[in-house]
Amino acid sequence: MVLSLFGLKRRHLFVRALHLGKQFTTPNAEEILFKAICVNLRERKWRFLDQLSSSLTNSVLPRVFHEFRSSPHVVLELYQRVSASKSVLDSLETCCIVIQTMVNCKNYDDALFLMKELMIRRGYSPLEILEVLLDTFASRFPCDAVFDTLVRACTELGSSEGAYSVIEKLRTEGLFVSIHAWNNFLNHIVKVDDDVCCRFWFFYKEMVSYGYFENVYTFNLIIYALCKECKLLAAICVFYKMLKSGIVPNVVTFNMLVDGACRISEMDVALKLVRNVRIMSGGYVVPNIVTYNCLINGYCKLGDVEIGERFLDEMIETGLEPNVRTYATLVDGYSRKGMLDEAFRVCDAMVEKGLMPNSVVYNTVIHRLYVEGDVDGASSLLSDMIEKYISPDKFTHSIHEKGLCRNGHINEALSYHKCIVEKNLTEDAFSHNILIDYLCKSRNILAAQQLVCSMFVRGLIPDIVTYGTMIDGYCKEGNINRAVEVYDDIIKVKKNPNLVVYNSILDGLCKEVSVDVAEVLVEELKGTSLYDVITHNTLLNGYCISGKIDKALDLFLKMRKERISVNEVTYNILINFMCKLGLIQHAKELVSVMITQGIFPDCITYTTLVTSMNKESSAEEVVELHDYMVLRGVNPDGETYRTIVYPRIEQIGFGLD
DNA sequence: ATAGGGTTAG
Repeated sequence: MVLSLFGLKRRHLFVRALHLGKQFTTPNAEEILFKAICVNLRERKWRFLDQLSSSLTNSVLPRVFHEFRSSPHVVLELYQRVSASKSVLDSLETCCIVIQTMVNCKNYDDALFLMKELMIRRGYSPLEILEVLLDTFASRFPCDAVFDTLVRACTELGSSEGAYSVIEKLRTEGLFVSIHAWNNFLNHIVKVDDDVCCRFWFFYKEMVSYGYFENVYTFNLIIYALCKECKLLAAICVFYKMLKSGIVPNVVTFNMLVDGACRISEMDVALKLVRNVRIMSGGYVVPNIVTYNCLINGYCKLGDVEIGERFLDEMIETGLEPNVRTYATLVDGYSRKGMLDEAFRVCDAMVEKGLMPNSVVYNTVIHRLYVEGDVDGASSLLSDMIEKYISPDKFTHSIHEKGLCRNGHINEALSYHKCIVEKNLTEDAFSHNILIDYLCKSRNILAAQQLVCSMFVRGLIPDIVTYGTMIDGYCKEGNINRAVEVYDDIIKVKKNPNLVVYNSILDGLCKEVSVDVAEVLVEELKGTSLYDVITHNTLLNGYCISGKIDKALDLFLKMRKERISVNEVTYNILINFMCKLGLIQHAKELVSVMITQGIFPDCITYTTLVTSMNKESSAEEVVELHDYMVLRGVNPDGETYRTIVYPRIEQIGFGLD
């Protein structure tokens, strides 16, 4: 009797609440609504609740979620029913309860999604979210997974600062930060770091200083970072250290080492690793698709595509199914060598295996067609791609723009770019950089400058390449002052000037200021071990153009003696210099020298020699030189051949009849 | 988790 009375009363309240719904503004009315919902929820009367959902106010909902925060099923069911009509995101606390519940049920994907929504759409900072998570649950759910998830949400949104702020806050509050959270953070850092993983090592040391022990994932990250820095031996040492401390390496560990070896062209090491994976891991690890793809990529990048393809066969023999990446790598390998017929053959093989070429495959081939000057072929392949519903991506756009530029259609490239920008399809600075470069090269630095400004307007942040390209543009224009101003900008925005930037400035100094000043810069760079063959070539060229014969020869000998690599450009600079001095015989001798050193003359060598010889030699001598170069595998520069060599051939009478 | 395609220097 008492029970039924109670039920009656409750029902009465419920109906009232339903009628008055949202209009209730007095605390009392809200109280009734709240209680009505709670009662129905406890009895899992979802149908009543669905009717009520339109009456749920923003202040009631959080209270309900709070009330049921210990009943995951209720929270999730309520969330699903309610989120259709109301935004749970409106209340940070509600959202945190849902997130926590999802994490407890190991539903990390949805928890991640909600966290990201809170940050992107509601503008909450990671710390604000953390604060509420801690307030609501600290005592009830000692669950680190929710903090791990928050760190992950930050890194997936690209916010290193956010991720670190969470870790830092937890630590200063005396709360536990899991190794997973650290690994996730470090993983993000190592990927955004430059070639030298400064920040990664900094934070890794911090983690170790708190007494953490590395797990497999951490060790893999360390190996990855070392490989990225091209320190293969150090990476292998870490591998042994890992074994010593009883951590069992997995296939990812090996793949990182294999890839690291391939990227520095240490194919022997890579192969040894692959052949010994089983033994080195105590029979635990066997190569997988990724292993083979790394190996194939290594050979392809060295130009040994045929060897790469043999590994495709081996992989199939061992029962591993190649994937699109495998074929895409081979297509790229053949394309780079200019063997498009072979590239298409691989595409066919891929289709036969039931794999569809994706945008990467198309991009690769389109790029090559543009390089070969086949604008029509490239654009028809682009149409084919769109017809097959393979959407062009940011690579396609860049390749298309660059392809148009390099074939002399700068205006078309600019209007295509405009189109892409208007559709908001530009994600990074890449395509801008390409056009900026071409504008600079076509002496239109003002337009290049405007393009940089438009990036800021669009919210695109110029990267180091943008700055480097502008610096080079100003240097080539002879405006060293502006170049230095851009350099100062790089420092201001806390970016790292790289070697390319320094080499550009160096060239500018040689040409516009003095080679003596350039010399000082080179000394400074060598002091920080930041120099390469281009640095030396640029200085060598500087000596040559300012007529410092002694210094030029000195540097050349030093480069050979100190085993600083000497390449075909080095010889081209010297050959050009000899020609300018009228010492064509010396220049020709240099060609033999370079060949004996295993360095092959290119079309620049050809043009340099042919052009200067043309001035003072007979037609026979010019043609003889042409034959000499062609026999040594040089592809003559078409323009030079047409304007200089061919007329001479005709002159002698060997022309086509 | 690890593997494939586009930019800057002589």
